[in-house]
Amino acid sequence: MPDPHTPPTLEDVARRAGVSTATVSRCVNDPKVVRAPTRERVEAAIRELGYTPNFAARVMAAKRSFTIGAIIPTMENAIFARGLQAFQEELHRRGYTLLVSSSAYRAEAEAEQIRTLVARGADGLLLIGHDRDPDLLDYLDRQRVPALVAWSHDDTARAPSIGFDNRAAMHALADRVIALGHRDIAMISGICHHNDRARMRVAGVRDAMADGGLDPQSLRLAEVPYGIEDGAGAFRDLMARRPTPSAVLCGNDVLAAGALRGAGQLGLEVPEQVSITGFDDIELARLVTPGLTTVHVPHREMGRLAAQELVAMIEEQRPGVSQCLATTVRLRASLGPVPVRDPDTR
Amino acid sequence: MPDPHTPPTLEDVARRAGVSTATVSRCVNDPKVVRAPTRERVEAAIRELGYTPNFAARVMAAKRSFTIGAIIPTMENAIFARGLQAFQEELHRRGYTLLVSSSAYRAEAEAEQIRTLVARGADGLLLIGHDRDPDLLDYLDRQRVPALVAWSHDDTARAPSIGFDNRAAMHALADRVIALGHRDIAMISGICHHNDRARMRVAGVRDAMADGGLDPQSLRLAEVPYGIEDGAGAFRDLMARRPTPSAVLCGNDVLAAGALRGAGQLGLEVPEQVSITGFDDIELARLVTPGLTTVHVPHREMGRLAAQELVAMIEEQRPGVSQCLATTVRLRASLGPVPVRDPDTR
DNA sequence: AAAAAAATTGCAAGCGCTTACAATTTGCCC
DNA sequence: GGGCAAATTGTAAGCGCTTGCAATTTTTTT
Repeated sequence: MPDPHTPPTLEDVARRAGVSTATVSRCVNDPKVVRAPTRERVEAAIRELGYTPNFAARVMAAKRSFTIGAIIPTMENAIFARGLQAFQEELHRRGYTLLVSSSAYRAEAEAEQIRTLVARGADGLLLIGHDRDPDLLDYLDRQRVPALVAWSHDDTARAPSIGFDNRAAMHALADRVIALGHRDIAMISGICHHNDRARMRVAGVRDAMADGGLDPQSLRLAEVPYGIEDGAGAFRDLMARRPTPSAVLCGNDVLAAGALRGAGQLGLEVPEQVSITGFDDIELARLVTPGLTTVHVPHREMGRLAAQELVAMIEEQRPGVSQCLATTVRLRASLGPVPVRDPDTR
Repeated sequence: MPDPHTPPTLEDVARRAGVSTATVSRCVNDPKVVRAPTRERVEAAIRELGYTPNFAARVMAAKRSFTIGAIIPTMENAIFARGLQAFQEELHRRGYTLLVSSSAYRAEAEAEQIRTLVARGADGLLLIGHDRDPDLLDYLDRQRVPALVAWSHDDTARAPSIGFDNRAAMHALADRVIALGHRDIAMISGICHHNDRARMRVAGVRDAMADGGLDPQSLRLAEVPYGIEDGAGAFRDLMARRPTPSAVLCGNDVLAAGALRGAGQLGLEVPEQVSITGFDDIELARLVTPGLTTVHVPHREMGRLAAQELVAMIEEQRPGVSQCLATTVRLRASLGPVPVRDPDTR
C-alpha cells in the first residue's frame, strides 16, 4: 500500500495493473502500441490511483517538454494579449503548452527569462522584436532551442520572424495624416532603446514627412514609457511647443489613449483642434471617444502563424522561415483635417 | 571534452573545477556553505562552461520548484492584470517564479490546468474565486499543494482566500444608485455559473434593492460573457424593456464599457438619460467617456498579500489565513440622478 | 602539540520517467 | 501442429540534480 500522502508514481500504477513501468509509460504516451486488454487494466489503475505523470521526470527522461516559452514586454495592456491568445490556441491544438513571462520592457529581465525558460526545458521560444544582445542568440543556438521573433519583421535580422513592417505601416498612416494637410507633426513614441518596433515607427513617420516634402528633422518627438499617463503627460508637453502640432502620432494605442486624455485635460477638441493617431488597433482604440485612427495589425493571424512556424522549426529541426504580414490603416474620428489656425499661436 | 552541442551539466562543471558534483550543487544553491577558494574555482568553471542548471532535474531531485502557478479566468482584459502583476512582484522578491495560465472562464479548463501546474511541480497555486468542484481541492490536498483563492472572500469556504466581499461591495454601490432615485434598475452580469464573484455581485444589487424598498425580483438581469460587445448587446436588449431602466449596473468595468458603447449606439446620453456603473476600477473605467462610477478594488494590495500568504503556507506548511480587503465606491460621471421621464415610455 | 569541535567536501542513493534492446506472445500460413 | 514474422511487453540504463551521511580538513581548545 503506497503512502497515501505521496502522489502515486508510474511504478505504483504498474504494480497495481500487474505490468511493467514501460507499459504504463506507453499507455500514457502512445496508447496504440499497447494491446487493448492491457491498456484497459492500466487505465483503470491510473484512474483508481488518481495518477498524474510527473512533468519534471518526464522532461528529464524524454528531453522534450512540449512547452513553448514566450517573453513579452508587458502584460499590463492588451497590445500582446490577442496575438498571444491566438498563439496559445494554435499551440494547444498541436499539443504544446505555453509559458508566458513578461520582461517589463527591460533587456536584462528578458535575458534572464530566456535563460529561465530554457532551463525549464522549453522546446522553443517566442520573442518580441529583434533588438537584443546577439549573445542571447548564441546561447540559444548552443542550447539548441529554436526561437522565433514576432511583432516585427526583418529579413536581414539573424532570427526568423513572423511579423509586419512597422516602418512601412507607420509610413502609410503618416501619409494619410500629411495628406490631410498637417504640417506641424509631433510624435509620442515608446522608449526606442532595445525596441526596434518603436524605432521603426518613428522612422516611418520621418519617411512620410520626407515623402511629403517636410523636413523629417522637424518632427517633434517625445519618448516615454508605454502608459496612459505617460501619453497624457507627453501630449501636454508637446502641445506647449510652438508651432503647436496639429497632429500627434503615437507609437501605440495606449499612448494615443493617453494623448486623448491629455487633450481632454487641456480642453482641446479632437480632431477639431488636434488630431491623434495610434498603432495596433487594440480594443481600446474603438472604445475611446473619439475612436482612434490607427494601424490595424492582424494579431490573431500573426499569433497563429508564429505558432505553426515555431512548432515546425522544433519538429522538423529546420531554420525558421520569416513572413511579413500586411497591416492596414484604420480611419476613425480622431484624425481630421488640419484646423484653421489662429495665427498668433504659431 | 564535453560535446559542444550538449549543454554542460553539473558533472562537467565538477570535473573542470576538480570537485564533486555535490560541491557544485552547493555552490549554486547555498554558496555560503562552501569555502571561498573552492567556490571561486567552481564559479569560474560555471562561467567558462556557460552552465545553467537543468530545472527539471532540480525539481525532481529537490521536490521543490520555487514556482507558483496561477490560473486566471482571462488574460484578455485588464481585470486580473494589475493584481497579478503585484502578486508576481512579491513572489519574485521572495525567490519564486510565477506561471500563469488562463482558463477562459471554463471550469474544465481550470481543472485541467490545475493538474498541469501540479504535475509541473508548482509549490502552490493561486485560484480565482471559490466556485469549483471539491474534488479539485481533494486532489490538491492529496498532492500536498497549497492553494489560495483571491478576488473573492468567503470565510465559510473550504479554501483560504485573500479577497474582498463582492456582495457587500456591490451592495454599497447599488445603495448609491438607489439613493439617487433610481427605481427601474437593470443589471448586466457576467455568467454566474461557476463564478461566485458574478453571483455575489448580483446578490449585492438585490440586497440593496430590498434595503431600498424595491422588489429584488424586479431586477432586470442580463447574463452575458465578459466582453465589450456582449455588454453593448445586453445593454440594447435591456433598454428595449418596459419600464425602461434608468440605471444599468454592470458586473464589471468591461461590461460597463460595453454598455456605454451600447448607449452610444442607441443615441442615449449617459448619465442624462441612463446611468451606468461598473466594477473593478480598472484603467478603462477612467478612459471611457463619461468616466465610470465603479467599485474600486485594491488590486495591488490583494496581489501582494496573496503572495505573502501563499509563500507562508508553503514554507511554514500551515493552513492559509483568509483576509477580507476593503473596497470603495468610486463616483464618476456615468452615474447621475434619475432622469425626468417622458410618461409614455413607461 | 594533541584532542575535540566545527566546517568542508565527497559518496552514492535516489527522484519518476523514457526508451533501446531483449524477451515473450500472438497471429498466420502451410 | 510447427515455424516465422509481427506485435506486445519487460529489463534496465540512464536523464541531471539534491542531500543524508560519512570522510576529511580546518579551527579551536586544552
